[in-house]
Amino acid sequence: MNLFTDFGSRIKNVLESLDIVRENRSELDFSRISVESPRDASHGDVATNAAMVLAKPLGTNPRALADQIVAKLKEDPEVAAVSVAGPGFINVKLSIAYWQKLLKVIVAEGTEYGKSAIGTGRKVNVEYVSANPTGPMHVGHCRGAVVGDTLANLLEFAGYDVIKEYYINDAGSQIDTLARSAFLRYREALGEKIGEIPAGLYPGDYLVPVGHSLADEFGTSLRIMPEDKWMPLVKERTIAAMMVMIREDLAALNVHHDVFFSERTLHADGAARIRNAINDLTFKGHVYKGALPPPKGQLPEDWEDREQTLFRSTEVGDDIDRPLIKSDGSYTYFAADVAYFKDKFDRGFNEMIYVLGADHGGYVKRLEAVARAVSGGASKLTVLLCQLVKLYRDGEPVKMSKRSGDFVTLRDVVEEVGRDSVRFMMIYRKSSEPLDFDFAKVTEQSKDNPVFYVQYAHARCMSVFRQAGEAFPDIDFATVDLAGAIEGNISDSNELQLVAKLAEYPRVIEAAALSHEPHRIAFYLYDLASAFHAHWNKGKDAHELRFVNDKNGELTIARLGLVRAVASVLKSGLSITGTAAPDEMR
RNA sequence: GGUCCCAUAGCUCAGCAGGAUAGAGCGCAGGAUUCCUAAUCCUGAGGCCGAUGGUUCGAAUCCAUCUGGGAUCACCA
Repeated sequence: MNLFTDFGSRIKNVLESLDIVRENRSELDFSRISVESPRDASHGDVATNAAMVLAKPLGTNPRALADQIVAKLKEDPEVAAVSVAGPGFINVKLSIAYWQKLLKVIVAEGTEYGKSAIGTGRKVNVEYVSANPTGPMHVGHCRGAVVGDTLANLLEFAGYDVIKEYYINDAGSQIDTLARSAFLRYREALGEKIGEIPAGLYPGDYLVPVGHSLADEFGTSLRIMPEDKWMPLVKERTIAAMMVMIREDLAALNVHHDVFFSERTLHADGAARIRNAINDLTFKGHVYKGALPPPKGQLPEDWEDREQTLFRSTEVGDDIDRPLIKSDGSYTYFAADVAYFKDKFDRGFNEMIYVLGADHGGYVKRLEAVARAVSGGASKLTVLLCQLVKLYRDGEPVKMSKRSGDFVTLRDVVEEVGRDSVRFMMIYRKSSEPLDFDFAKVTEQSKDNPVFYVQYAHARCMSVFRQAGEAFPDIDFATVDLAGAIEGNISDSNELQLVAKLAEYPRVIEAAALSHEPHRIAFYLYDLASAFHAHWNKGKDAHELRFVNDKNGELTIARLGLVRAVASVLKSGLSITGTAAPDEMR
């Protein structure tokens, strides 16, 4: 049940019943009508701009039209009061009975409350993380992983059919480098002294166990093979080992993908699928042979004019045409991307979302160009760029260098800070905004740490249930009909304010899903937690507002219905963010 | 030089498909616990929403230009 869509349709019904609207119905655009909660609660519970939006096309003035709408709205038994304010806002005050009905629904729906149907029938592919399988995940991957995972959860909650996907970049030259690095560790495992790892190879210790398992499997046989013989064998094992490690890293963050898509499968059988994709583009007239103009501004030292096979992406919105086949005849990374997109398109997704780091900003236009050319506009591609995360320790920036192997791994961060804190902090900011992540602040279990604030609110809800159980040993609050007691008992304005906050949840879900902004969930949860803590504290002064009233079991049951509603929305939202809703925090 | 992101309180940031008197946390000043967990709450001070134009009943929000900060540019993956 969604308060705003409910009243949206009531208001539309009222409009349709007005003569002036019926006579001009075809010229009116109802989509610009908004139904929302007024910024200032004293204005009422629901406000609409309908009169202002429609007055002009109807050739009347907003106040006059508003008066007509108000007269009709007053007939609604669930409307307590209606007024016109300012330039023509219509403010509606809901009856207490309406709030009680809404609260009953929320209690009954539990963690199902807030689910939406806006995504019904839409298949969405969310691709995120997609780190190269050349080592453990480092902290830089964190944000994209959490944002992507949360967005996918959110879309699923909003009714979309969602696939979480990971694109394994296991085909490029960095994989050859990885295999050579592993081969060195293999020789080391056989007892050879390898000394310092040569520049250009991956120095990390995480390849040591791979060397050992290669030695266990192959003995000394690889050592006497030429590189082109051992390379595929070593590559295969090493990638597999890296992916095991990466999956463990992701699991530590509570991130789980449905599909791991290997780039190598595109290159298999003489790159059949890449050729197929290029043929498809060629057939549609997007491919030609030619040379690119040199880049504007500073000319690279080694610039050479070469003929390549190019994608005419400028015709579909890109700034420059993009190479598909290099001058030596091999395929570019981008060519594989085209084939990968085509694969997704053929799998029937209506929308593909790519969650990428800000350093891929330059890649966005060409991906969009691919989507237009391959799908002919039938499929939507959205790129969500996450700005960089700056790490701090006690206010000092943490320096990292991937080359020297001196970087903070994702696992380190999760172990030091905790999964929930990492996840929540990573979305507690718009993703288009850079993010400062300070270990000291995030570890602190109090101020500056919104996740504890929200989780504490949930734990406090559970605590109220425990307290109520002690006050009323005869009542089983886990099974009693909480919703049934609400009517007639929940009517205090402080309580109704809390219900109003709960009423926003479905709207927040829809807005966040449509705009691909998972951070809104985190901010909403913080707000809700704040409203709950505030109400809880009022019980200190005003004992009659306490949830547990040991002289009135029925009232207590009703108020526990409110607490249950708050708890289940908190739990629902926290589960979208992938964090726990603890029953107690001691 | 091109492209993308950003600019809101002293600091870090929200601002809900353009709406009414622009919000929160931190910090600062004060206060609340015999009482459901003080990991909490309440009160106060603090603003030319980077600048200039435009769109309209109405702009922090949309468009253009400018200024300032960040990212990126290549047959690399």
